[in-house]
Amino acid sequence: MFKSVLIAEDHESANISLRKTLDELGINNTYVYYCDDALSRIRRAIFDGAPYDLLITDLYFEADERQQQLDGGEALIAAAKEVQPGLKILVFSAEHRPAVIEGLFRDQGINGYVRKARRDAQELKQAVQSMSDGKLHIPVHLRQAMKHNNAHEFTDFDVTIITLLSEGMRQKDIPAFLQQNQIRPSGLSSIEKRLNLMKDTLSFSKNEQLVAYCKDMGII
Amino acid sequence: MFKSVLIAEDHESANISLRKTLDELGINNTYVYYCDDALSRIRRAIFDGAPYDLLITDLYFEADERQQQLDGGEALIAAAKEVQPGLKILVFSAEHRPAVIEGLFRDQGINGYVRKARRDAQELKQAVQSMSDGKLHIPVHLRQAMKHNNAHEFTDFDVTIITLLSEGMRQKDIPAFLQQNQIRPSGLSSIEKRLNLMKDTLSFSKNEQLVAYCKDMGII
DNA sequence: CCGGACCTTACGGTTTCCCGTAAGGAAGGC
DNA sequence: GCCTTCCTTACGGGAAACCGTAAGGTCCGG
Repeated sequence: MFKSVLIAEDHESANISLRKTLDELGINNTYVYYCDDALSRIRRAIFDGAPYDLLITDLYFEADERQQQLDGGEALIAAAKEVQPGLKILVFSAEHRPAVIEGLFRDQGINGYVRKARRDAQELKQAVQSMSDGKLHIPVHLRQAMKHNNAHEFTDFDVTIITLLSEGMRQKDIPAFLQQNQIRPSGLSSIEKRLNLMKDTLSFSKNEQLVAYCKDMGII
Repeated sequence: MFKSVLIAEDHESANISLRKTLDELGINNTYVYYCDDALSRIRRAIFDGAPYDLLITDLYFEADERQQQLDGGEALIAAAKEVQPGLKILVFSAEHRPAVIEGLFRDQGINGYVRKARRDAQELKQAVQSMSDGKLHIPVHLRQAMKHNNAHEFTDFDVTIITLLSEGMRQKDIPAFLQQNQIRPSGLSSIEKRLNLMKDTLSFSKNEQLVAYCKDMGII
């Protein structure tokens, strides 16, 4: 079982629960409310010759008056992996979009994910348990979602276009913008084609629908 | 101070923190994970002659295999007010859109709101304290948002139009729809005029911006 | 009853968007 | 090298949205 765990979570109430859960498992834990503090603690622990075994972190940290270098969970994970490549990572967040969670496992190499949901405290215990045995903890709903996933996979390009539209840029002005920012493709037809593809797969007929959908899904 | 409090919160971890917070205040508390259970408890407590003083509830409850009558916090609040009009209500949720929170105070008559955020546990204690003195607990960020509110006042008509657009209806098809539903005015020009007014006051140029804005504000 | 203020609606010209077709270009197999 | 395939881009006709103007209605006060 893990010897010492670091908790990075800005919501006080969630932080409290994490501590309580770890206490009940008899695991030594430290907690912080800011990403930057988490990284300092990790550095310090290595320096002291007693590095952490596991980092439990949220994904989204709210900005406040304290200026931060790391702007969220992903940045923290990347930085932590840099100073301590072997550190195991468990993400605890309300994020539910399969694409985002998959990306964490694939690109960031996290070892587990627990979604803030109905039985999250119980699931946390299981996750910590199995992760201490070297396993990955992948949420069940993700395995299911990966199967019957008939929704559109939004690429960065898609998100860019829809964001621009939602900010008031005219479709015909987008090519110029894309060229200036070295984004390819940049042709007006490509934009139209992409918008059509998105509307087609989601059976929408207007851009307004796309914007509404993306807002609802947290894509933009 | 409150004698007995009911907690309705589906996320186990949040539920645990709420209990802990109330315990620290020395307040008797009961907890449930489902809206329907909350309503039964309230009914039962009245029947037993020991009604609750306060209901702390989340807004959004996730559906699972258990079929529920009440589909979320707002439904629970409405039902609870019906069986026990004097029951005080504190909403504890991650919802941050001013329009939604204002609506809860205005239409549902809730007595307090605490947002799941950085110092939420501390704020909960303050909220429970001041609500037991009969005060309302309105989050600070909401007061600010309500003040420098130079934005457009959305009428029902505005909301209807934008909703239709966000559902994919063509502008030119809206007049027919409005006539069928006896909504006046219904002329295409009136719709254009109204859209222009909204875009003008918000300095927007495209409908997509309006849709995005209304989604962010919780207007649609 | 009349006239004015205001709102609603109708109409036409211009711009933008939509959509199908076809030409141009890059990557990969034979 | 050449061909196929796939992606990107350009173009043009038609539909929708945009915008200004003017006509028609309604509600009031005089």
